[in-house]
Amino acid sequence: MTKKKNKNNKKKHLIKRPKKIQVRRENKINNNQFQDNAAPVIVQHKKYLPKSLRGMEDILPEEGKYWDFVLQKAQDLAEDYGFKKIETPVLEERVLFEKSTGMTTEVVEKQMYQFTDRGQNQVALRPEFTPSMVRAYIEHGMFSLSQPIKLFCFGPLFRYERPQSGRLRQFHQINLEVLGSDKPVSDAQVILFCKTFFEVLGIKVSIQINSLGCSECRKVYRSKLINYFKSKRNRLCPDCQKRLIRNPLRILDCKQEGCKDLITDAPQIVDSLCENCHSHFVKVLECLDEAEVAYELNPFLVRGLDYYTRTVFEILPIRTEVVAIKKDSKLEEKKEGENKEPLPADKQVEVAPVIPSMSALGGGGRYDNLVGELSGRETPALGVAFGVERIIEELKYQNIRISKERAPKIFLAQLGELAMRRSLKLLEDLRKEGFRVAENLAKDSLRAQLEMANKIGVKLTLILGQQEMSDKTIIFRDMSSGNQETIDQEKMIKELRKRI
RNA sequence: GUGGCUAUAGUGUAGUGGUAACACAAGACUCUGUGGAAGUCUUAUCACGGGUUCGAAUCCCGUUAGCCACCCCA
Repeated sequence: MTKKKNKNNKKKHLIKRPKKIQVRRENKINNNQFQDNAAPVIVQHKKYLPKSLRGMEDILPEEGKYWDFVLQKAQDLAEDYGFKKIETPVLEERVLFEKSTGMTTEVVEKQMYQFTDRGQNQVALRPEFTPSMVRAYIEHGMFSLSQPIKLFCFGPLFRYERPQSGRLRQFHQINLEVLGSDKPVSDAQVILFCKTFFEVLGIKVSIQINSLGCSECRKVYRSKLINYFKSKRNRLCPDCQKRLIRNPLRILDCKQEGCKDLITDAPQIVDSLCENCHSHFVKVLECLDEAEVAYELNPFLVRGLDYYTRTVFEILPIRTEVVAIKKDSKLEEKKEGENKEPLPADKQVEVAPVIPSMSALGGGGRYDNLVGELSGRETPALGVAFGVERIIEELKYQNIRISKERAPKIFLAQLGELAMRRSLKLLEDLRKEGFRVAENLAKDSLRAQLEMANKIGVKLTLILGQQEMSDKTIIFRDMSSGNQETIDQEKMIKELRKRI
């Protein structure tokens, strides 16, 4: 196990446990004792230790800069591309997802957080964005606005899965939808957005594309596929044997070696596309070529949600990995994927991702029937979603530098009751003048405050003490030279402008 | 949902049967108006529960959590 992993592991145990106690399970036992026994059992009070739920993480200040970075880039870019921001509730009617995401999908069947609320309504925490977007589109009559409607949103989603890296129970996506256009150019524009987005972030990615066709071509392809696999059924893994009946397209996604061999020679959906779908797909690709978007055709790309039609795509990170260097056992370990620490540049060799649809950073596609099925009004549409946690993980993995936050260059140190109180107002004045000033008003000792100023790395420390309060002056201390000057408070702003 | 590995101060680690060590971080003090130096102290009954043993961080079982693979997906 790598250092990195251990680190994560331990972060979960940040909580310092008080002596001789703990764990909620014990609380439960105690409760039961009270219920079951007539005579009250006197138990030592077990202290409750707060803990986040499994698969749900806090975004600590240290992480915050990555989030700001990713979200800001996404929002700026989405606005450039003409997407309007929308926010919808986290909670929706359960049927919405059953009818859109699909009853038979794993997401709805097994992973949805669902419950009956106090008003006896069947509700669910959204496991994905598209249904909510479509619901909002229908509910607010957006079809009567000028089409297409381009929506952008960001927020938490919930799926009850077993957590793993890049897989949380509460996770976040950035989501874009284009509703009301069947034009291939819309597909191309969304994919172009993906390309640009990752370019702006600095992440190297591969864009994989396929077409699933409309329901008609899919029917044809489905039977072709079933025919092909039927005779080879015994060579399929048990999961795929089940898929053969329920959802044969998903076999194409299988990673079992035996199945993979069979998949290579399986019929490809491109060959089964009807004329319309085929020409649509070709036009999408032509648009992409025109826009100089590099993509890879992946005939075996199938997406997990029921509503997809025609164009589907996924964004996979291109990671740099070591090509085996036998003598070095450490490197060999890394090759086995045990260690994901980045390696020195001279030892890296670029390798395209071997397994598609693993750890996709984003994915999406067209869903031409969904709006119609929910509203009765045929409305072609498409969308894309990006996993924010995965993007951040990739930023770290690819060692991408995040532009620094606006670090304060000034520290205000105060000494004594009077100065401390005055500082509150002084900081406010400085802020209004556009200066970001660090402080620690809670500390009394000047030494401690200077120590902190030093640690933060400010250029200048302002010192306000009893003496200065009565003289209406303030001390400017240059942190690198240690030189000090006493300045009239009235001239302070002017002097600061000169020096910062 | 299935399988495997792991769990020691805030962080990173040492400690493989004889009651916890080191580094860094943080806080306090030496020093109640001057930082980048030094020193001292503080911060862990070794995830939780049980078992084996004279004795458990160490061995065994269970639980929980994390990681990895499957599954699923962003």
